[in-house]
Amino acid sequence: MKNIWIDKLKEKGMRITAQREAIVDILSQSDKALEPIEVYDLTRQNHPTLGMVTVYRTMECLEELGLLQKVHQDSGCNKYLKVKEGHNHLLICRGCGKAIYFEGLDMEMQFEGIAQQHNFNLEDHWLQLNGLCQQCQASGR
Amino acid sequence: MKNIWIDKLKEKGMRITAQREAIVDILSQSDKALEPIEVYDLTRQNHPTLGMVTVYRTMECLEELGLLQKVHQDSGCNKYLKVKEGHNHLLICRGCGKAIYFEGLDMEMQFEGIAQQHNFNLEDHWLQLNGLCQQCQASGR
DNA sequence: TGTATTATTGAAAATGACTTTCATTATCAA
DNA sequence: TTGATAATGAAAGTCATTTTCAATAATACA
Ligand SMILES: [Mn+2]
Ligand SMILES: [Mn+2]
Ligand SMILES: [Zn+2]
Ligand SMILES: [Zn+2]
Repeated sequence: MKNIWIDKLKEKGMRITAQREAIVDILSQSDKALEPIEVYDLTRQNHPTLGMVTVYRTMECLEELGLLQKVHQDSGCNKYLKVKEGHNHLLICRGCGKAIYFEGLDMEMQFEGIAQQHNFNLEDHWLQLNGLCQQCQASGR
Repeated sequence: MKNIWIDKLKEKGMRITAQREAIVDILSQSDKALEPIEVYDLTRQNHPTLGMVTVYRTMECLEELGLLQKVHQDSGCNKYLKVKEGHNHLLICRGCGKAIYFEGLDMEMQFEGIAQQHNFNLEDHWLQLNGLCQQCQASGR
């Protein structure tokens, strides 16, 4: 996973720095949606001199490369999660941000019908299930 | 519509001021998701002395009263739309923010199944169709 | 109706997330 | 190894939103 990300950065002509590697380590392995400040804190455990600016810049790059996507929750809209191949929908924990992609619901045709009824040109859709994961239930939120 | 909102404010013991009435006028009549600055500009056409702070405070109240809800889009997550009675899903224009609530898709059971597979306690879900309304298509975005 | 109480208002200052600037440093192709 | 230049991070800047606070206005009630 990490190597794929690093390769994509190289393909785009970007240099591989220790900072970028450390940030990629965190984000490519996390199954939780993370805010920049969380990435900063986690990365600094192994790389204490890292600057917040570099986190912002690197995450922006990763999003542009299609490796990260923004995730919206009531608790905030500045969380980022690794992208999964193909079209997927999201099940996400409001407690800890743990995210699970799922597929298999076949509603795309119905969505198109609704859009047409209202003369909309449908571009995409967003389906997200919000709840509490097992651990967060156990820890009583 | 406006009167219902005003009554709800009164019920909560809030005073009815000219500013609040003007803001309620705009928001209760709009079928577009609006940002605070847009509400400010629209309201100031009839109430030029209004302050931005009052817009923020009033919109926060209206959200807490369940009259307004936040709408998330790529273009920003600070837009607010009047709530529609019952459970609804949203079709929204990325150009102008025009929003249409729809219902009739019956997927709640499937959602519950997916959550259970992953030991999640499902709390709610967001389904939003994103596209361009007829006018925005015509004006070529 | 007048008056007291107190919620509301808006200017101004504060906050905080994010961006920009820029001198220094590190990567990597040659 | 070296030179071109991309990347870094401290510091300053932006901008949306929040907080503070003195003045004002809405409501309850005498
Ligand atoms: Mn889908
Ligand atoms: Mn639903
Ligand atoms: Zn959780
Ligand atoms: Zn539109």
